[in-house]
Amino acid sequence: MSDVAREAGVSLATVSRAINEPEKLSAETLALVRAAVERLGYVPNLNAGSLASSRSRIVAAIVPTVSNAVFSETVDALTQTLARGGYQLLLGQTAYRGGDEEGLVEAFLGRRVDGLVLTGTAQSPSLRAKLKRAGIPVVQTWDLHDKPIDMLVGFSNFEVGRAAAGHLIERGHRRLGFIGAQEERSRQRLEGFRAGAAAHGLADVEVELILPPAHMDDAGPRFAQMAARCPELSAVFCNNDMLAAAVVFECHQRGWRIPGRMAVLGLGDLPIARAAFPRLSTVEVRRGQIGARAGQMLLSRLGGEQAGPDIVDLGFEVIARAST
Amino acid sequence: MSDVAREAGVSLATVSRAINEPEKLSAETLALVRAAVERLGYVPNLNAGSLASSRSRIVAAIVPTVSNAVFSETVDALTQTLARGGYQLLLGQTAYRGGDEEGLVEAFLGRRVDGLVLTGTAQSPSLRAKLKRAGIPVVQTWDLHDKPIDMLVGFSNFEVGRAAAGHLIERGHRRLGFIGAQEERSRQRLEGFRAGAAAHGLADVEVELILPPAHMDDAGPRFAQMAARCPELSAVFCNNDMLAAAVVFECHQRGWRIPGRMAVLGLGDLPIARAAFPRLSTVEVRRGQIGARAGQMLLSRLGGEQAGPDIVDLGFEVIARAST
DNA sequence: TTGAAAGCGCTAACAG
DNA sequence: CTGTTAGCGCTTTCAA
Repeated sequence: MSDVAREAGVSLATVSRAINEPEKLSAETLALVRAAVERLGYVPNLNAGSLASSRSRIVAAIVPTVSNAVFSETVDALTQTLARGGYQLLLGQTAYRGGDEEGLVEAFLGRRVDGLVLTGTAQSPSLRAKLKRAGIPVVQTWDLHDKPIDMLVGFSNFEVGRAAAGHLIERGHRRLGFIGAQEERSRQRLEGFRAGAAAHGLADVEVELILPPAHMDDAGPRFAQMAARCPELSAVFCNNDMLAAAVVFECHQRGWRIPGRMAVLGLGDLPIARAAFPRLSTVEVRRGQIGARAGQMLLSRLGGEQAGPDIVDLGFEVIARAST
Repeated sequence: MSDVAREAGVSLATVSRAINEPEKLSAETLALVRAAVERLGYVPNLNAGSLASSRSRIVAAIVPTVSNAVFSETVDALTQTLARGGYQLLLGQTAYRGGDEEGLVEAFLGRRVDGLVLTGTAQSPSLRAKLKRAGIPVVQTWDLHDKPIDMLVGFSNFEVGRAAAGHLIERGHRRLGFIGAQEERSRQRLEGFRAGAAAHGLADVEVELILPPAHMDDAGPRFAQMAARCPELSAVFCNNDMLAAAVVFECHQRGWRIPGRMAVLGLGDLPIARAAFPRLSTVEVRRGQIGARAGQMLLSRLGGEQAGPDIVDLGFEVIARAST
């Protein structure tokens, strides 16, 4: 930077201003500095800037895995929203190992990230405390909680489960199945699903919980087990559209009519839901919006605007298409 | 840090060593410092460390989008590999706008990232030059090139296309279709696909190119158009398994037998290929390995090991299952 | 094995 | 509108 200053015949501060607050310089000086920057191929060291200003313009996000279509879109939207605000995204993955989260947070805090996006609300008390102490904006996502660490954007997984059960029961089904992952949010949807079934006096639901990461090719065999165990089963709620599509394929293979012999309800409204045949009924959960909204909340907080609402319930919607 | 030093009754340098090179301290001093760190809840500022040492322990990756299952797994593997080596991943997305890449690179270079992973090999000469000047390890991925900027891990998209055509022709198909995205790598596969068809004296292939991001629900309608245009069409090569699955669904809807009436070949060997019915034949391209390998190459270069091979051709394999 | 001192490259008051 | 002057919190010779 001092090279540029010398080349342009101005002070260090002026060069800094030319880069960060160009409106505060006269047109001539600005041009002078810009020319020098160009000539020297100068690339400002943002690291040094961060240190001096204690703003890193980096936000970190932690998700189970970006390989799951459901989270990848959240990360996609988040990255884009942040990029528009001049922020960059540091990515952390827990691979569904809850214990890994704390280590990642620590590392990110060490980097002095300006904000943090977490998946879920199951953080340990010690982690919660650490985060509060850090004093940076934090957004928890993909779930609800009455006492968020700081901000929250999500929806009620329990209610999703209940609504799913309601939708299936409304259509006359009495024996319901649930295929999900052994993971916090899936478990809450299961609770809601069970509650919904119980409220209508149905027998307990059939359950298959897949060890995460729940790959699509696990779902068919699990569904087969479930169907063998319970011949009266006439409807399944799958915890994402990928798993649901796998069940649809399994039904095709068996020659089972959908929804005649088996109704299939998905989650997420992924593109596959509109591409499948029959078109998948699904619970839409606005996974992209979660990322976009989290990004906006962070940006406005970092931009010093007065806080909007700290808890955003994005809700969800049961979309009835052809598979139920 | 000076608080810790005071608390432990040692110098700044000693605290620094306790954190970065504990083996160079006596057991007692080390214990002393660690206790102080614990008591004060001290979190070292890695940013300051980066500035002083000019090593950031951050690697950046640029992909079109992480929403595409094909890249998400590369990013997943890369993140994990880097994490094991103590590095973190800064994520950039171009949304398939080639022009965005240069801006992202600039921003990342400004952060003084220790390494960079790029998707594809279509970087402009000016960007190539900039990257070489930066003097950091760079890995280009998902394609081949005889003069990589620095390192490369990929496979030949042209050959993938040719092999796909060969596979289909071998099975007796004479009128072939290609469904892909309007994007560099897809286009190369198309060239290979055409070359393969031409080599066997076939008529030119039917082509549908979808504007990226190519969502799964675009594929069905495109396939329908293609089939209407060319009734003799008996096989399609889809540029990823998601699109292929959409075509499979479309065939189910029409009551077309697969592969009797229409053969469908995918790309990627995503979980959906094993979950679909019929099981999808596909071109496996080791998308996870691309990330893992890129990460390893970076780590070993950053660890000062002498360079292994700088160009890694991971190859590919046509996996014949039931859909062709 | 430990400490002192000099930066790393930038930002941010404060003056002028 | 521009320049001066201190640091930001660490790492890293070099000495002791």
